[in-house]
Amino acid sequence: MPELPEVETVAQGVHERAHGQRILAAEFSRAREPFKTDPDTMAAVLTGQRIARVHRVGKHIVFDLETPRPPKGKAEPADHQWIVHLGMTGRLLYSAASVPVPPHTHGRLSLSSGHELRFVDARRFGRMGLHSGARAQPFSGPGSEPLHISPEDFAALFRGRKLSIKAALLNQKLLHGVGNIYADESLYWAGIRPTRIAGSLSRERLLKLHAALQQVLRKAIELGGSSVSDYVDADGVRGFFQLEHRVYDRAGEPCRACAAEIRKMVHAGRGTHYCPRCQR
DNA sequence: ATATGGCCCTGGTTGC
DNA sequence: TGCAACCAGGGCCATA
Repeated sequence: MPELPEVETVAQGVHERAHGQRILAAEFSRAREPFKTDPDTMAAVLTGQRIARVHRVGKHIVFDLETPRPPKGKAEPADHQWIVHLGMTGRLLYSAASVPVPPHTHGRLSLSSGHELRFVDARRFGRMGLHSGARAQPFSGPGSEPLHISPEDFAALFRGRKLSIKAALLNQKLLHGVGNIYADESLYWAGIRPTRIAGSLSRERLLKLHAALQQVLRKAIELGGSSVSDYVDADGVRGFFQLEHRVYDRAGEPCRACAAEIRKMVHAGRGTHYCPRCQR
């Protein structure tokens, strides 16, 4: 499932390949509603735009667009950004037009290089849409960036909260980009039981969690993300961070630090993995 | 306002 | 072996 490191990897890959290119045509399937914006409107707005930059905000992939000006072809920043959320199984693939279109392809952008950018999503949890008014107010996502937030601001997010620390980490309005894998992994490194009430954690423990989370996310980005089920980057390549997991998807296996059996339970509506000895 | 739980969706896995 | 039930979970929505 794409979380911050996976989305970062995809965004970087798409940026390297697609930035500077013009969108010659856009086509979206009309089936159901994987859209925040009407598909016809979205296709009409995207067609003719230049992709200035592709980057990540939380779990969203953000395309900064430019409108080419007729006279000398000079571009100016467009008032729209194109936002893609991969959901659970979404893929954004940069493919030669000759490569067969995979099943469950809901969107296709034809680029000036002759390649296509394809949005493929079997489970349909992904979303696409336009963010308008971007010149005045660029898309900023629902919460704070885990990699940019200061330790003190991070600790302050949880003060007085009565929900569990795991549920708080998953809440995108507090911190965006953290999903189930990196919530479990960062809590392991910080030695915190996922069920602990967020507001009951000391400042010191929260500072430790801040450091653990940033370390885990950075390492995961370095390794191209975690491929647990079917995540792949823009070239269809899997990541390697799943090999570094300490608790996620390791129920019944020994803790790498203390050899206790890793446990799994359902908490905050998600499979939750922890070491009963290392995490208190 | 804050917190919780159900639902969407379908491929892969499990179990009879 | 074959098939059905079950499981995965991000974000949104209704509810308490």
